[in-house]
Amino acid sequence: MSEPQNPAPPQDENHIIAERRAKLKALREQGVAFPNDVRRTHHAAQLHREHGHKTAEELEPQRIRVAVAGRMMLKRVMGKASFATLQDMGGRIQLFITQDNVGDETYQAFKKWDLGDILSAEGVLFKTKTGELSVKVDRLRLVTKSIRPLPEKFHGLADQETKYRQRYVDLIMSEETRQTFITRSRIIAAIRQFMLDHDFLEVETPMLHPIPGGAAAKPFRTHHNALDMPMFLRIAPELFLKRLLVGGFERVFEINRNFRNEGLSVRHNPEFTMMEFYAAYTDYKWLMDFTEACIRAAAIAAQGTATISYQGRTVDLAQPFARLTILDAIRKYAPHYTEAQLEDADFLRQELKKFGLEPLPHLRLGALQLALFEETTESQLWEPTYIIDYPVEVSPLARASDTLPGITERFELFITGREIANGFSELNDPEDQAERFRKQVEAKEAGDDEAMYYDADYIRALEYGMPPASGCGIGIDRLVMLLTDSPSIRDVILFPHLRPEA
RNA sequence: GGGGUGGUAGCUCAGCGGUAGAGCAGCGGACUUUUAAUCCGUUGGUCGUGGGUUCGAUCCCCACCCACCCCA
Repeated sequence: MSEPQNPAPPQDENHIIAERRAKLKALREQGVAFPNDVRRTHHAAQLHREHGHKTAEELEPQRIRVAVAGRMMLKRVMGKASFATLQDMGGRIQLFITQDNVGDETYQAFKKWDLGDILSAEGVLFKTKTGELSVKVDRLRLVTKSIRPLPEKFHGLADQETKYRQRYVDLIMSEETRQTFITRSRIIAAIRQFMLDHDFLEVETPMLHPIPGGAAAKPFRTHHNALDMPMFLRIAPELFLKRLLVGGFERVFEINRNFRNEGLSVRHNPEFTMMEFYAAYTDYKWLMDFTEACIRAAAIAAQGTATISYQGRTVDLAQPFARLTILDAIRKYAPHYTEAQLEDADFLRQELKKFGLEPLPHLRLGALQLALFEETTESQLWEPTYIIDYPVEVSPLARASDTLPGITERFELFITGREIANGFSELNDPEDQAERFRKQVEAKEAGDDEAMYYDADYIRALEYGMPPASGCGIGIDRLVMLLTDSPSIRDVILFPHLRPEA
């Protein structure tokens, strides 16, 4: 296997970059070209918050002295006086720069500085005659020379590919992009706080697994050199988190990355963020109430309300989420199927072929019904809906129902037609779990490459006794998509996976 | 994997068989309260890549690459 090569030096040099490199060279000759002694007193947003409401007459006698720093996004030179707009993490502030106030030398230098350069400025707050809070600058420095030109100052980046590949530029140019990732941070903070408030312990479990487990998915393979053994990037943390229940940590959660070796789409990135959590002495009915409360809290953190808008349609997260069995959901959203057809495995196989699927021969009625649900119904579940009563054969880690044969105490949550969460009462019977693993191994041998491996240590852990519990995984990226009104998972992942640049 | 759309100057976009255009950015100049500042002048392109058709291709055809959207 070949090591990745260092990329060749950029080949996209042009006259603008050459011009700027020459300016940088001149800076180097004058002294420290990249100084790090800049200290600021205020952020832009802070200035607007604290002083934006004041009138020119109120500001002037106060002589409020500030030091700001940021990237120059706009520049308007009018002879011996200029305006420039600095952008920092929280917003923008206008500078008023005159030759009289900063001196001839600095002023002449400033006229050569470029959009995208990072500046620091000190001066006194005032309001322009159009009422914009600004800094009357008397000290001005070029802090970091920018060699590459920014995109067109008004339209910014339009090409989605460039926005994803050069997210740093997208973040400079797009307030909307910045806001999406600020909201993402708020959502995750709110979820973490919600969990901590409910006595959950945050933990971190391995990313490198000797046996991939906890989900039906294809893993990424890697290799541990010192141990000379294959390893897998985790597809789910589930089996490790439940080992912690055995260990006596009765409420645990982890917010972290999972890796699945699958295609890319608007809702799939090969690495994605999942929160999984487990609570002893609870069941899947408690879990549904808890999960929706958590999502509601996240929505309020993101949008201030649980009645949100997604792609022009409202989504009501405030009301209790609907709960339907798989069959109820098909009956409701694909009512042309008869009861007899839905109970007929041969019919379902034929029907699935119409959707271009080739159901594996070992699948039984419940799994076929689930496949039909996925084809006909899932995408229609716009309002939050729990689908319940998943068949045992596709739920190898879930507790079987005490009353319904072949059914587990499991749900999946759908919102805007997308799977957002998956949870169940946990299977804590070590002998049942061992039998389920054996069936998975059989399925794998029958050609199901997403079937699970037998995890002997996990069985050993269960044999010490795991308290009855329920647990759930929430797809954080998809939840962030929902709560930031983003159409693609790539819009909520800072550096989404793309094919290598040509 | 299939279908659709797109790839032209650093950026945003026109052009669509006859030697490649605008705005912004850049460069030179004017301008001491601008707001995507304005005004005058000006540099800059293997028109995604490789073939083909044609007297001539950014434009038509084929293949490929990359992206976005839809479907599987």
